[in-house]
Amino acid sequence: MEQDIQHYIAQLNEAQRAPAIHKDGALMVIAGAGSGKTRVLTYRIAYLMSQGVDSFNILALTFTNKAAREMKKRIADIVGGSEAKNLWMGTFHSIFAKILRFEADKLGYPSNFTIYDTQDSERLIRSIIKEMQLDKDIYKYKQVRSRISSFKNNLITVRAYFNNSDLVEADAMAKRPRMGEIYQEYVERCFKAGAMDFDDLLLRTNELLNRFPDVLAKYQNRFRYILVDEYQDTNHSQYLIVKALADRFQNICVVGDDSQSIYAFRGANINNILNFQKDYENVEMYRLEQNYRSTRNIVEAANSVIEQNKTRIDKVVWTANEPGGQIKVNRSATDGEEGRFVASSIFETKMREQLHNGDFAILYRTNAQSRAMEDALRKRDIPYRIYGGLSFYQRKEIKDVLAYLRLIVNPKDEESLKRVINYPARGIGQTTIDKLVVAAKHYGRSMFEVMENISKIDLKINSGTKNKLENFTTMVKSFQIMSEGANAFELTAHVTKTTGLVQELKKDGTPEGIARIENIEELLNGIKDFVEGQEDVVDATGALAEFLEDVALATDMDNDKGDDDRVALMTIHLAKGLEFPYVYIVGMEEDLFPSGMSMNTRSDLEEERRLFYVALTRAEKQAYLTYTQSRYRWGKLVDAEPSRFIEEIDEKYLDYITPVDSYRYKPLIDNDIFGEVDKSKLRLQKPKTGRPPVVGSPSAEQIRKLRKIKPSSSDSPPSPSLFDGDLAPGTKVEHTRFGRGEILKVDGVGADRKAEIRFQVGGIKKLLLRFAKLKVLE
DNA sequence: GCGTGAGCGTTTTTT
DNA sequence: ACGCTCACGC
Repeated sequence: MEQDIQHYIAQLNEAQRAPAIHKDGALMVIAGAGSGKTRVLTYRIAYLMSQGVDSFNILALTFTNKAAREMKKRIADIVGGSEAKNLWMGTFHSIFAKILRFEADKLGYPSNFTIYDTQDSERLIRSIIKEMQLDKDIYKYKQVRSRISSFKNNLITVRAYFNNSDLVEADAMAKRPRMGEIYQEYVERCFKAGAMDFDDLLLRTNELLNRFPDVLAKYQNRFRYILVDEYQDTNHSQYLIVKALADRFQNICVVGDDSQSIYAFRGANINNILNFQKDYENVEMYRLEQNYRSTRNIVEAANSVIEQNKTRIDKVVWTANEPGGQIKVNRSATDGEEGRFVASSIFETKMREQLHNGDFAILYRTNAQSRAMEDALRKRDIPYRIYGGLSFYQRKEIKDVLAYLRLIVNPKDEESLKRVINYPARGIGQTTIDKLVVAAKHYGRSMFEVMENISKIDLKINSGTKNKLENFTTMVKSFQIMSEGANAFELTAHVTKTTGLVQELKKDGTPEGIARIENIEELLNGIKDFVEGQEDVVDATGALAEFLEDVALATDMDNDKGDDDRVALMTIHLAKGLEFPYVYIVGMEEDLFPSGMSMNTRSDLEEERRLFYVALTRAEKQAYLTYTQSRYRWGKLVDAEPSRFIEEIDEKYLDYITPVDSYRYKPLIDNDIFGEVDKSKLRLQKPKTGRPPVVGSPSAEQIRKLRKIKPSSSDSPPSPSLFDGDLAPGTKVEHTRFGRGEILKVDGVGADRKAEIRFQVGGIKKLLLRFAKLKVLE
């Protein structure tokens, strides 16, 4: 092995080699974009092992599980599979979730605790706000959740919160004097439900290490060598965990790039990397400044951008690569046209250069921007994959199944219980649930425990409902009994059948319903794979618990099999650490990128700039920047201005190209159903008397289809005959679009001239009509 | 007390 | 489009 490792180490350049073979002590590697930091980390771990360090004693914290998996595989190739097996490698969240499960009893948690995702937390907070009878417009649940999250990430416990008059006052000033109470109630409810949210996985680890010196000593001894990737994006809570664990041996290696710190909004503290030298003794600093990834043009353009930030560690990223082409800048009239430009450009480049779809990536600031890109790619028959957005495991039907499984593993899980107690509908309404919640609080027990004893306590629930509750409790208990014998796959299949979940979806019969059934089938396959992949055969509860943990902590990247050839669409945040030959950065507009929310303080803007730096440096060969003159935002067409970031790039690196599609007008409706439509083509139909008005739509066939879905009370079919006058003077036509849908609102003179039509790409999905008939004439 | 349908807000980034 | 809330009818 010694021989082998020397062979690998020889592949590194001098700057990379030094940190890779630095054995003991604290070291920090400031690694510029594309400078090969993953190789350094990989070879460093392999090197440590070759020097006799037991893999059991190495802890490597990565940014995604996928990165951990790939690195582990690479190390296994170098040092041999069995050696690498004991390596602790993964995200902060997944590594410490495992440790917390093992030590849970010390903190009063069950080892099968549930992990609440953001949505679970939001639901719980929403119900707490409701229970406390607070004004939901003042106590916005999303804001409350993010505030609680930031408390936790900064190790501000409930007690610490109440002791900190600055925080209490700040909330009082913001007209939210009861924030502390909400926080307290939230923490208690999570605890009673045997649940941890994402932030708890870090906060409770800190609690564990602080309160139990023996536990701390155990893990300090175990993790003699600690490596942290993407250190610039660690938050205070993570920082303290690392510091505690590394305290004894001080064999800590952090790798990062302050220029790529882009997670301040979730508590990442750039000072962790800026102050590293003060935190440990005799820190050895290494810089990786040679970029192997990108052309000289891209590297230098990116440098010219990042240089405008004041808060940064000085470094000069350079490359020996060829200059390459200039960055192409394209202007489009609308987001629809922007999509078409990108799709054609990808298509042409792919043909001309004989490339694969996987050589291209489209990066954007916000998930909502993916839609226009998708539409254009689909029309060009270019296969693509969207990363992030709503992931598979966040789909409603999947979360419903998972909620049943979570309840089997941990019946105290309140959010799961509330989710499925009446889905599919079984006559247990909100009022009953409220009573159960109150009772649970009163007895200091979980909701499920209250339900188990429903016959013994008087909750003023009528006997019919009591019966329904008992039936539900019995059903869940039968699942639990089954879980002790059966395997997880059989159990899940049984659950989806017995609960009537699948039947419920079959009943509705729409294409969406069928797609949902298919998703559930895919989930079943996933569980089957998981069970078969498990080496030690355990009971279903154990297997399920592990599966649920994987699911809760999986990132969208982790599910990428990477086996098919598709254009990648993702936010810039998700693109961190990735690289593509051709990169399109779309939506380069003021208020979008930089985001309007991030233009208040200089540090906000600097973070946006780092984000742009990350985006640019993803490109190996060619980068494109595109912007529009107007774009649909919040459903409305609004004017847009080019982003300041374009101007910040030295002009010599830019090539302003003519838009492929020149535009002639600003379309009122930028969709593909009717082509261009403008107000003058909209005509009102004369209202008929005595009958509820209906829509005269583009075709009678579509109306018929509609009526099949939802028959109207009138049995005479809608008349397709139309009134031949223009819209009445003063009529307002308002067009909005959301997701894949279109909404056209016509607001005429008086109450009988109002109409709302909803369109969906590919046809009319739903027509809502108030007081008039309306037709769109070709 | 529960189920249903119209009405409303929604979009910054994520483990 | 989607999910949540409120009002109404059984």
